[in-house]
Amino acid sequence: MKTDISPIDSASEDPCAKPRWERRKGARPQELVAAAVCIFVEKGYAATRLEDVAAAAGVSKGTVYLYFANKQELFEAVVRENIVPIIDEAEEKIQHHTGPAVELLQMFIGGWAEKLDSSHLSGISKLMMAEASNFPDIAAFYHQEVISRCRHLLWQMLERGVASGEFRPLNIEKTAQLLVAQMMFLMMWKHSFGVCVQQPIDPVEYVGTMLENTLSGILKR
Amino acid sequence: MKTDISPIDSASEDPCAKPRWERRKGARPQELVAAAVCIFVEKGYAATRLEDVAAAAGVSKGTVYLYFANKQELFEAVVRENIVPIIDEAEEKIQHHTGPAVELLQMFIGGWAEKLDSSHLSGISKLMMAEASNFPDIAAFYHQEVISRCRHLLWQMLERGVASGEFRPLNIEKTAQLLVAQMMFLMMWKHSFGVCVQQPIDPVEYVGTMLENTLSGILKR
Amino acid sequence: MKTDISPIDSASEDPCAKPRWERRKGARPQELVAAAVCIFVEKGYAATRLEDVAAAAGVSKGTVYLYFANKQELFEAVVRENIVPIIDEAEEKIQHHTGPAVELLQMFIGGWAEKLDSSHLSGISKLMMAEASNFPDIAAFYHQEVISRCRHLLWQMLERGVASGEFRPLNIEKTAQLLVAQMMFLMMWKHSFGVCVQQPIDPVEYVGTMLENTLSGILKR
Amino acid sequence: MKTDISPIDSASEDPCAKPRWERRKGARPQELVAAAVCIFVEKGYAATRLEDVAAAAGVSKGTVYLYFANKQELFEAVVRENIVPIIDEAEEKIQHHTGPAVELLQMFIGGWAEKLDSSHLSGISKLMMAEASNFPDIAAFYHQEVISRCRHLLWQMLERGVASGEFRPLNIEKTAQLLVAQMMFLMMWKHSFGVCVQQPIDPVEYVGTMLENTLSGILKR
DNA sequence: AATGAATGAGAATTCATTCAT
DNA sequence: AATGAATGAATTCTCATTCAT
Repeated sequence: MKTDISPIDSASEDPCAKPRWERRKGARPQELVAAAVCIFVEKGYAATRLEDVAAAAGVSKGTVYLYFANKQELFEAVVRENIVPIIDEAEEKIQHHTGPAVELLQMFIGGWAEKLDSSHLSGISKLMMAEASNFPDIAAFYHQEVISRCRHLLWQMLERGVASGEFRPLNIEKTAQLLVAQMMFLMMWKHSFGVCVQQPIDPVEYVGTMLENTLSGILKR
Repeated sequence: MKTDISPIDSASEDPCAKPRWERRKGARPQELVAAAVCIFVEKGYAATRLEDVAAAAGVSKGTVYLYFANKQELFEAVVRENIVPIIDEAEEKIQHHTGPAVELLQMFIGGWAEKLDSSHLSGISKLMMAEASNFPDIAAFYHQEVISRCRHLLWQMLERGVASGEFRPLNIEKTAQLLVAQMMFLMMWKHSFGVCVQQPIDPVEYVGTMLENTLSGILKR
Repeated sequence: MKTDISPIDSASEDPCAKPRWERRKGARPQELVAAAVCIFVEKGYAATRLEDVAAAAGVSKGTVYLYFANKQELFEAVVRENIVPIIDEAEEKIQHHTGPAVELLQMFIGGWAEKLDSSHLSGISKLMMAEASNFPDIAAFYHQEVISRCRHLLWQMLERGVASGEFRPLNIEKTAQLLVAQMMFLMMWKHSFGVCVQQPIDPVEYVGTMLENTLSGILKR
Repeated sequence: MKTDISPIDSASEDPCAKPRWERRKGARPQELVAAAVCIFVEKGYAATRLEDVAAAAGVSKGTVYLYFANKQELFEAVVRENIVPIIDEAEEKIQHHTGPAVELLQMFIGGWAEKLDSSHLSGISKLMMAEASNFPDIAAFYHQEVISRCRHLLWQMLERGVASGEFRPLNIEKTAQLLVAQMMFLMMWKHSFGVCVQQPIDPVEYVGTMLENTLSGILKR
């Protein structure tokens, strides 16, 4: 499922750096998607020029339309190939996890923090929060494919902790919401004022505090 | 928001005799700013067409430029006349408040939640988070006029609580950050997915939980 | 005929300097014309904003239209009140001059050179050469009121010299044309590259050479 | 000047099948520049609308921007491709000329007169004199690429004549200036009042007189 | 499959002119 | 007489999308 050129995988430095990929016949769409991630993250949805995406992928403008009917479909491909697999993987992990829920939560959120540091994928979340209201179709798609599934994941973890007696009885919905709020804020800041003013937030540290606080509130003593 | 006065909309018997517009003089700038708030909040900065602002204010395109040199200045006026005074007022209140810090915090955040419910001003915060990186000049302006002052406000309140012994020793910076994160998320959601999908968050309830959680973490027992 | 505020008269420094005139009831049109000269000379016809003219005259935009139906009429007034009187005066002088034609020519051209130095009126000639083809109505007006009369003047002087035996038999038309060419060039340069690059031409010196050359070619030995 | 090729103008039976445009590839820039010469000469710099240039080249607005970043670059291309080569050629000729300087001067100025008659390129000189002060950047470019080189050319020819003893000792600078003045006037008149009033100057005749006069003043007897 | 030339609707901004006061 | 608020047509430049090659 995961493509071999996707910009998340592994510890390669900057997927937006110039000529990453040689031209390989069948790989075109993936190359385009990879390039699109970079530009979408950098500029946002509306401000992304397909010409820039094409240039970043080393192809011409027209080629984009060979594989994607329009901007929206390109963006949806970006989401499908970059965000959705992460969620798939997480669902998988939760399914097979047998240890304590705390561990799951820590793993889940900790892993997310690290990914935040190393990839710019969080920019897609930011983009969606920023432009959902201007592009309702895309918003609906994203909500269905990403947001509701994430919510479900988080709920599962919390429920499991309550069921196992690790957590005290909780308002699952609200607790999840507060967690999401804090995670979202980090992603948004990174791609908004974080790039303008001189006050980046260290994600690992931020998430540490966040987990600590949250757990101290929900763990049974 | 739309004024009932201009342009005069007809029904006079002689269509040649009716004035094409009415002179609104001193009122215009405010009317324009008021209209601008609506459109900026609805569309965001980049997607706002000054012509729409003009239409919303009941004037023609050119009139906007009579009062504001360009889009950016109009936006800055929006911030100055709508956001800055709220902060001024809050600073004032903090200065004169003598009771416990908890009260202050509750008042501050509670008041903000109510304002969120009743006005669309939170859309400006959302807009800035959404577009700061594409408009660094505006971001710098907003950071200076709003963000850094808000941060200062929050710090003051927390410090005061620690000093008075109400709160246990805190990492002020991180605590403030978590609070801001949760507040920001609410504002962003309201103006992004909140308008698309059927899951608005009730601000008062949300803030209730947030305060409860936070206080339970920082209050001395 | 000559108004007391016209910017040519006398050795006052800069008629474009800010507040030269007090508001005097009847003087409005002249004040406007005087201000207009400055702006027209500085920007040209098309690029002159009536708002700037109004501002330079210390009145509001609407006031201009109280006295002049539109830009064109204002410009025609500028010509009529600033250029035409100079020609009237020159015609007068020629009529009453009884000495040698050389003297007349020297006086005429020498006086013009001095005026060039001290006033910016030459800018009007430049403007007309620059924009005649875009504003044929104005061109026709100017040609009739200024150009043909100037030509006539020059012809008269040359004819008189030939008649008196001072000059050798000449092709009057061509000789006049060459003189005009050289005079025009000086005026044009002053208001085009003369203001951009660092190579102003000294008018008095330039005219000296020009006269010398021309006379050496047309004077009988 | 208008190409007979694109856009293809119809008469095919199926209106949906006809191509909206024809791909002109490498030819476009030249076509655009050629069209631009016409419009710039006709209207001047400021009054030229790029849309008109596009129409004259048989393309749409946007196409112009495919090849030229903006008006100024288009204009610079016009100068570079139309004026500069003429100067290059003249420099070349002067370099290789071995006969008398008078011959050179006659050839140079005579050739220029003929070109004036047959092309409208003189309109560019006129345009620059007309609008230099409003567009200092362009003026600087033109001064560097054209004016200073022309001056140099003229100086060389005159110096050579003095050195060879054909001309009497001259003030090179002033002599050149008077020549330029007369040449410029011809170009300006052609494109200003020349197109409005019924008094075109015959360039060949004009230049004949000019050369005659000038030479009679500078040739040794 | 790929190209990249071409399109054209659209947005910000300017300014001569009009007109309510 | 004077004001200056208001208009709206006009102009530059952009970019998603189409299509000839």
